[in-house]
Amino acid sequence: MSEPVSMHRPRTLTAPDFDLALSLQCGQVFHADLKDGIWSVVADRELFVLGQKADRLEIFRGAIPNIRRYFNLDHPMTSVYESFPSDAYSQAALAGCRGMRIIRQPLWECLATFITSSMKQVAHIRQMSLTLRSKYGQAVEGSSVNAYPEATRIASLSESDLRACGLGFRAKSLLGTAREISEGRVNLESLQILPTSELREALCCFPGVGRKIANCVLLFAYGRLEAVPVDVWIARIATAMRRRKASPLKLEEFSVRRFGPYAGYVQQYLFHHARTTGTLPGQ
DNA sequence: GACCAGGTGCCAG
DNA sequence: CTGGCACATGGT
Repeated sequence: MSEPVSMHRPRTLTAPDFDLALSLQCGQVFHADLKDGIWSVVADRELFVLGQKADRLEIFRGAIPNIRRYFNLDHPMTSVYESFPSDAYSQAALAGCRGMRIIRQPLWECLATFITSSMKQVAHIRQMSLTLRSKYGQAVEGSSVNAYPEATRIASLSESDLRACGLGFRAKSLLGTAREISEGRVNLESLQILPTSELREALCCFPGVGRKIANCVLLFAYGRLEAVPVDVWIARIATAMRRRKASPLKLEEFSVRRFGPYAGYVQQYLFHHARTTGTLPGQ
């Protein structure tokens, strides 16, 4: 056995307005692993092993350009924060979550993971992700967590194989989407050039992908920072802000108007703040 | 056991 | 357009 990678002297990177732990724990990715204060997270087939002390990011493993890209370290956080709404609740979310970044996830693993997310709690999504990875994903050197299984790998499985990973009724959707991609009917990379509304439409063509999950993929993988996924929490928050009920689409339109050019960022801060504090606007 | 979870698809009115 | 319902699973 060789010594743990964290024993080696890390490279360092200055990362202001960045909170590594918060970014990995706020419900964007579900497979990150914390051990002795050091985070491990796999993106595609690369392992990042990272620690943080104040503004200094310690890199034990992983290529720096890929880490910068994955954690979107170039996002203009000053402008993002200036764009936050001025109401007390949004400002409390900002104060409580400062440093949280929208991560740029690989397209397929983001799409697939969020297909499995519907009507599941964060802890369950993590379980399914880890099971799929360990059973069907490729090993990544030095990592206890495997890569997410390729679309072609998932497409080679049966629905009952996927149900055995705890997917329930989502198995059919994940399988159907994996097949469309492995057959080459859609190329996720080549959709990048589409404007957001057309990209959303294209994503909604996959089985199991509706507006909410499409918006998650737009925000967490395609970097469309204006996209607002309306889940049960955002619905509660937006409803409380508007003081009346409305359809998810209306609440999304309200959020995009109210939250501004970085609405997806605001949404993520509100989501995490509500979930961890259990409070809603006006309470 | 009831209740709920980062919803979607389909159906009726 | 809207509301209602089925769809699996696991944790409080």
